[in-house]
Amino acid sequence: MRIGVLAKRTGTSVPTIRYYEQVGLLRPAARSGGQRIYDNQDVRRLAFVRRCRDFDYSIEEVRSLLSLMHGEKPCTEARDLAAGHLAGVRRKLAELKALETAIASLVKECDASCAGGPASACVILQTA
Amino acid sequence: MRIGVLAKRTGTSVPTIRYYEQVGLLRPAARSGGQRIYDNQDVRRLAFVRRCRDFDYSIEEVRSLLSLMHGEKPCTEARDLAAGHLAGVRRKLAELKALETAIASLVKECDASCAGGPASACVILQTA
DNA sequence: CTTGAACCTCAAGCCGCTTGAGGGGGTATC
DNA sequence: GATACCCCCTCAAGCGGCTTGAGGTTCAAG
Repeated sequence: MRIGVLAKRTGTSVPTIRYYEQVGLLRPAARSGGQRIYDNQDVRRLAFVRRCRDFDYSIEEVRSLLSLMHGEKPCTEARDLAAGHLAGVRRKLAELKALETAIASLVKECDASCAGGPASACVILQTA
Repeated sequence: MRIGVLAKRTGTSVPTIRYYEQVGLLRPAARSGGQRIYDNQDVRRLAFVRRCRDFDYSIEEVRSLLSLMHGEKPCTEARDLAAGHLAGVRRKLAELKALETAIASLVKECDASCAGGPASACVILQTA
């Protein structure tokens, strides 16, 4: 398949795919008349990269995960990497929950007092 | 107080404070002999900005929230802004929970099978 | 054989900072 | 009042992770 198809299948923009190749997250694609050609393995690899990026892993970290997945490094390293991320994810999770609560109250308060006046309810964020 | 003190009190770097002034999130500070001088109101304003940024509001959105707080726009606008963010936050929350589960299993699996072999357990992330 | 979409490369731009160079202000000590 | 020291100043460039744009090529359909 060509790059546009890969883009659609993975929900990635075409320039982003080229960028990923450039920074080494995707292997240099096979070419046909200058155009990049991809297969299902590429779809899976890119999907993995996408998920990692959605989860805010940096490019560098994704590279590291990829090499771990391909068994190029000892298992303990994978464990450490994962454990580190787990801690980070839990921290972020806690923050997000607090944020959700705060915003939900804000919305409610706005709903209650939206007489068109100024939005003093926003003050809620100050104590979130 | 001078900029270094403000920085410490709000957990912000000094250059970031100057940057916020530059992009209009903080009003141009009073000066004494060329040096910026801040008061408690500035501390509160900056703390608010910091919290918004921690929650991934863009500079533009923070500007908007600040003007809402100062009553320069109708309340409904605050509500819409907040409601939009609430949706986003909930989406991210769901994803993060899934990720937490996935990584936790990964760590466990590594602990169980860490004989120094390759980290095939990372495959877990592929189906997170 | 032409049209038009999809592709190519390369360069520059964007956001939200951080880092660095080169210099001024304030105060405590000699 | 000279020295030392730290904090402050401005301006410019750099960075991560893309997106956007200019200008040209390839391919499939009519």
